[in-house]
Amino acid sequence: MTRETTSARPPGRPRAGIDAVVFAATLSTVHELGYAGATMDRIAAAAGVAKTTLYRRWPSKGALITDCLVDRFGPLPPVEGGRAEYLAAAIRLAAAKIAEPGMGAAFAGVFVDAVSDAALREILSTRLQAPYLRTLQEALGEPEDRILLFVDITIGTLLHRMGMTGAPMVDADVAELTAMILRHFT
Amino acid sequence: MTRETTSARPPGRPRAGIDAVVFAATLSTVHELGYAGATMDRIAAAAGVAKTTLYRRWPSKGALITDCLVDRFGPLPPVEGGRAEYLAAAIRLAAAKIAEPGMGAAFAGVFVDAVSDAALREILSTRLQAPYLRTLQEALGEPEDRILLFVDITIGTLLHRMGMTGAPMVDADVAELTAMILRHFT
DNA sequence: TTGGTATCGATACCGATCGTAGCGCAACCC
DNA sequence: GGGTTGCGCTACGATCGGTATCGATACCAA
Repeated sequence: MTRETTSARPPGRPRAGIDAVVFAATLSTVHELGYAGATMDRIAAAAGVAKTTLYRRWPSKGALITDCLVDRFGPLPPVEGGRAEYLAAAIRLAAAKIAEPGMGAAFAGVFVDAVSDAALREILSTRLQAPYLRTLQEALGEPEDRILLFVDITIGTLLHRMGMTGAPMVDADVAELTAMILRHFT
Repeated sequence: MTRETTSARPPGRPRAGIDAVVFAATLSTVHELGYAGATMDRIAAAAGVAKTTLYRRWPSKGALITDCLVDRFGPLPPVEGGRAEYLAAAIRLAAAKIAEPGMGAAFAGVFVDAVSDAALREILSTRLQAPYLRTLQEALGEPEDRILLFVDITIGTLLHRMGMTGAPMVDADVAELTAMILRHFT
């Protein structure tokens, strides 16, 4: 992430490797002040970076948050065991990531902004949703609409709990949610 | 709604009965321009009302949207048949209401605003969530945490679909969601 | 009719926020 | 050194939520 590829280095001053510190500052700011309270000025200050630098790399606040989510979610782990184990692992991973400080609020916020912002919806779709949908579809071998329903139920439930209570879902409820989904999708 | 109670009318010029037209203007504006695009100025213009009149009646944009949702959702229908029928009816009602123009975007928007706004969270909780939770708990006779999980799954899934695709969930998927929930909660 | 009260519409305004423009400087390559 | 590009900084435009103010209006009571 912080190193350029092996191809010829482009001319001019190279970009500083600030992605990691910016992502960390973004999540901690969202965690402390909520999605709306995490302004670009505050995120820049927390990262020790000029606001113009942020806008030089990300076209909008939503795009920054989305990249932050992509970086933090990381790739889905490889398939191990059967379909049931894979589904359970995916739900557990989603619950754990959304429970991390700032992740739930950031996810929900960018998600709602996308409802009324076509450009952001495009970014969110191509950078976050599409890769996971493709991976899930290949791993499970199910038609796309079934995968979409699975994602709606899993992510939707976890985010709704996060928004309602302000706290992530407890393990017992995650287990119950997992049991219900497994019984339906296997 | 437009008539005062039988008690003595308070002094001064009586309020005009504008709730219905304001609610309709709010939903149609949200439907056309999204939650963020539905500014108070535009809502007021669409309703043919001054912006100051809106703020004289609702303390904030979130409060207006919340009252709009409460008005549109209406009360849960009375219990008929067994628990399974009641659950299915509740899911069907939620899906139908969220599918109405502007309702999904309005719901999701106020929901996320509430995450970082304690005053709005209080309004949302007392005016929208609490009444439905109480009704469901009385009708189903289940502990509160189980009701909360049911609401998370139902509303969360429906809103997530709305946010992802911009369109409400199709009937086939609502039926599948209902089947899954019924198998787990009965 | 007169006075009191509260609402309405209109306008202007404040503060916060997203996002942009321009500038001087720094870092890299040739 | 020259060329190119990123960085920090300041300032700015535009928009929006929310407030203040003012004259006009609708109702009640005396």
